[in-house]
Amino acid sequence: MARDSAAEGAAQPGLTRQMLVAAGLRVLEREGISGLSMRKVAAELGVKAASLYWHVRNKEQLLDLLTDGLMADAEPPPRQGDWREQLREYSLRYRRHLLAKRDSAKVVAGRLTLGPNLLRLMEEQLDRLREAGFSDADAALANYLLGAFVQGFVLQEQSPISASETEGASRSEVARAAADRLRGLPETAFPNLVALAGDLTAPSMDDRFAFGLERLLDGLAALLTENHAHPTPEPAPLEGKPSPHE
Amino acid sequence: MARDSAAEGAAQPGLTRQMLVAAGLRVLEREGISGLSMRKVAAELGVKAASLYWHVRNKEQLLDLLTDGLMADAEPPPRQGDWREQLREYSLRYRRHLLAKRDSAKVVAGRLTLGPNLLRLMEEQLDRLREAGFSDADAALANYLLGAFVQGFVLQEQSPISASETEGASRSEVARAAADRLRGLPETAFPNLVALAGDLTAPSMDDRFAFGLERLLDGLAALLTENHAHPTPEPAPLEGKPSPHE
DNA sequence: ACCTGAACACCGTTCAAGT
DNA sequence: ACCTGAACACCGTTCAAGT
Repeated sequence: MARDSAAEGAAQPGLTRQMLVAAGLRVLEREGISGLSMRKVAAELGVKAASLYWHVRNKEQLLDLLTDGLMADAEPPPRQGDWREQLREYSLRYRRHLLAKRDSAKVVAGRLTLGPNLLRLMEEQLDRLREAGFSDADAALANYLLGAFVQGFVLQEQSPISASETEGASRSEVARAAADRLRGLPETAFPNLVALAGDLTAPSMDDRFAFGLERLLDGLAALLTENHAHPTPEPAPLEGKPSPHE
Repeated sequence: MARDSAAEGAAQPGLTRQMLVAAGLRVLEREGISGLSMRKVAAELGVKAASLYWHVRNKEQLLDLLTDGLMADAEPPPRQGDWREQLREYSLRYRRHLLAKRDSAKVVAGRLTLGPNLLRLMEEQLDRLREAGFSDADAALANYLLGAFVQGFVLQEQSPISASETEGASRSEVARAAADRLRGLPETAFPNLVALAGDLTAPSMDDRFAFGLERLLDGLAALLTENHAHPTPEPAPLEGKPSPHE
């Protein structure tokens, strides 16, 4: 159940959540996500694995804490420039931030934690979005969208192209091999893959990210201009109605 | 090393890769990704874990095979409608397809396999994109972007909101709790989070997906119209130059 | 050529017991 | 209040040995 406030004047615990998080981040950086075990985190603290369970319910909860810890030194959107530049810069920096921390996306992905560090970033981003003229609802949706985009993208980026053939092989070697593979496909069945073999494999991850980001920003910009112009078939936020898949 | 062609007239192997994949998919559906172990897959086939290693190098390779197996019955983009409708419909269906298979996104995410089933889908999607008038380079980038978007999104969607508080609690209860949490923040430090507490927590995943998808499609549409109008600061695909982070 | 037994080096988690 | 020893029920992978 893990106390939050050490109410009584208890002897200082020797271990704190903050120490678990710091140790967890060190293990993650050193050994990657596959090496991030409760036992190793405990060892990092000079303690036995069972001890961690006094401070944390289970490994999932530790991962939640690590998720917010990974955001600790992420920079919020800048203040100079128009909203496009602000959001572009923020997204690029956020991506670099995640890329710099080993396997960070694997920890963060699919984990919506709302820890203090994430809240700080959200607050700033929402500020820029509203300043830009987005409605409250659009600002909220855009905030989610941008976060999901960057996290999802880095997740792909931090994983080996195809785990089964990760043995050696540089970035460009893998791309060359993929291109050859596509070019060698039966042309009658896969005319487009054969024709675009080069285009599909040439772009760097930087290129792909930049492309996606500019498309997203263009899409958001369209919200500001056409406002109520042509009717995009966007589903109204159906009230209580249960969603189809549940 | 796992043979591909059973060259000699060897006695039929009893086990085949296809059987591994089918068994793996059954285990995944029944027990989720945390229950997907080599031992359980083996048991599903009435065999011992060590036997699998004759047919497959390791678990990673089996996951690669499962990734393509998950695409087996995914539907390609439809032919009716304009390109926007085609891509919208395809993305919506692809999302539903992944959502319908337990933990599929956790298997698929960060795994670019280029198996036969994925190739089939790519071929069709590239066809629609080129038909719509996108350049080869843009079609290739858009193809990657849409795939990454849907996969990344479903990954968030298939994970519990916050793993540490997954005990019971329905969709709407979690949303309510999050809203209350945001509303309760210190207003001077987090004015936007407090003001948008409702907007941030109200949208369903359907809403969020639709929003992101329409923004992406708008962004792609802009590529077709303005073509060379105003200069978006898109980095030229720098030739051999090493990327900053490596 | 294909499968198994047995082992190695790990896991997350629980819980009685210590201090 | 906090930490440990010891155990339980698992993992992925290897490899000599069987057929």
